[in-house]
Amino acid sequence: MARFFLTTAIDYANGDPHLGHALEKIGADAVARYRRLAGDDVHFLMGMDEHGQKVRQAAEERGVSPQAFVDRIAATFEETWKRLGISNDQFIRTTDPAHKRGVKALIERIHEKNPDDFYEKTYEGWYCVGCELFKRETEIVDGHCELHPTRELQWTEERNWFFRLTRYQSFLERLFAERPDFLRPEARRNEMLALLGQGLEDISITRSRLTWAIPFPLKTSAGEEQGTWVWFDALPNYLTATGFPEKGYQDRWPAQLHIVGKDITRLHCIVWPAMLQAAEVALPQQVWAHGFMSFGGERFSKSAGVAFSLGEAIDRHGPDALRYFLLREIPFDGDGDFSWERFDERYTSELANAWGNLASRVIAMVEKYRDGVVPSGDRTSLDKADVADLVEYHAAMDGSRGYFLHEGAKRALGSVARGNEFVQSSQPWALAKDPSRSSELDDVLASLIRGLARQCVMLHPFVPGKVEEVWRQLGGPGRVSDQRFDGLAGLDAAGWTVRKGAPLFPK
RNA sequence: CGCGGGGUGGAGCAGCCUGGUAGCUCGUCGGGCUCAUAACCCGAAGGUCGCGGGUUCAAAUCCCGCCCCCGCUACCA
Repeated sequence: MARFFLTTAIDYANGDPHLGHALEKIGADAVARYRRLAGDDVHFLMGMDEHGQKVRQAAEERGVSPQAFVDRIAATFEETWKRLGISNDQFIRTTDPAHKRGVKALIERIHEKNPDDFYEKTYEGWYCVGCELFKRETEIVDGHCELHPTRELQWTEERNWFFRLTRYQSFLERLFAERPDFLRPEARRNEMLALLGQGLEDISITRSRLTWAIPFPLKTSAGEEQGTWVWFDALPNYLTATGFPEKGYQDRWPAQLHIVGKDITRLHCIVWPAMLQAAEVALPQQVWAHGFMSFGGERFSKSAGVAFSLGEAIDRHGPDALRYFLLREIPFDGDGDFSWERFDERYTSELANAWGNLASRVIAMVEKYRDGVVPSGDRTSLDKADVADLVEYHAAMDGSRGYFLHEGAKRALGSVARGNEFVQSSQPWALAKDPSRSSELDDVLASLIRGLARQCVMLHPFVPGKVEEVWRQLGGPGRVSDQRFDGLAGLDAAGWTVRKGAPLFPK
């Protein structure tokens, strides 16, 4: 049984979850569920990034402590993921004591193995008291912070710890050359190669004013204890989640797959590998960078994101419908657009009319013509075509070429369309009127039920709740989540007792 | 400036790497079926594949140039 340790980016705890967060988690969940059906020993990690000045500020504005603030946010996120059927095995928070210990240990280990990798340097720049942050040139308008135009920027110097990222330039170049699939898709990899080509710079990894943070284990030469830069705190969550540095962490580490947004690939593919290498800890196997979702062509994150809540999207047709739509509509290797019209369209035509109705009509016929008991019947052209199509389904889902989840969903729906065509061409209602063609009818009905059962398994990563409903109506043994792809080609439904329920996808 | 993605019938996309009948979904129009959530099945209309040039027997597909749209540009999470 292959171990498969899968992670998503941990979300920053300064606001409620939105559709953009959901896209990544749902995608990762589909991968996790797929791997479980493939028989892998999956461990699926998600979590929250809870330190940083913005969190402290947000807490202050609400008059609560930072910890109370992130506790509330984390609870909201966890509830949301539960509601969406996300099957993570672990939920890490960077304020967990074990995580803090792990980060400290990792930094100390880097210091011990490569003492030269940390050094002090004076950082200087325009500091905005309003934001309590150094501002870059692009954030400065007419000599003032774009967010606080009434405040004067202050030219400020501070001594910080730096990480000698430049020392890992050639290491990273080798990494990308020797492991072409370390970062995928290809387009994202090319971006990193271009970035490496420009040459790296060392990065400052502590802040003197950062109070809501993990204290950096090394004091400055002036004796000051500074806060650890948020990413140097956040990235190690994948490692600390395994129990690092305690014995046994290697049972789980290294991760097989980090799923992240395309905006943070450089952190995961440049900074993170350099940190691990500096600490002489194994590197993750692969990073997958998914794209972004826009809303009606607009950028999603802030302005449009607040236009409606994630809850609203879930309420519209239920959690499974939202999962299905996002996975089917937005290519997991690129960008896509969300719109209510498309959502409704796919819900109605693909889930309700195509799949829900296929289940409904097939189950009704078994009840009507065979008293609800699935007959045993020979394999038909339907079984053969489905099994052939499974190869394509796996190719899209198993990551061998990438995680093209939208393609996988498409294949599953292909099987559904084939089922509807098969009903039409074989005309069971005509067969039922002719007693001499009884065994032909058996073949058709048995084949259609097998098709529905296969669809349940193929669609499990997308609509995990609904497939169980269909499975129950089919009278299948156990649960869909207990099935394995291995058994799919030889699946036999003879003897199952079907029972029609309420419409699966009401309109 | 640089980097990345994109411009294909009314809408949204695939095809382009590995040149050779332009495919899919929705919508429109016509037909069929009656098992089913008025769902399902079949057929038809509809495209100078952003613009110009080149290579080739042949280009949406390769090469060059141009126009337009979107995103990124790093220690802001």
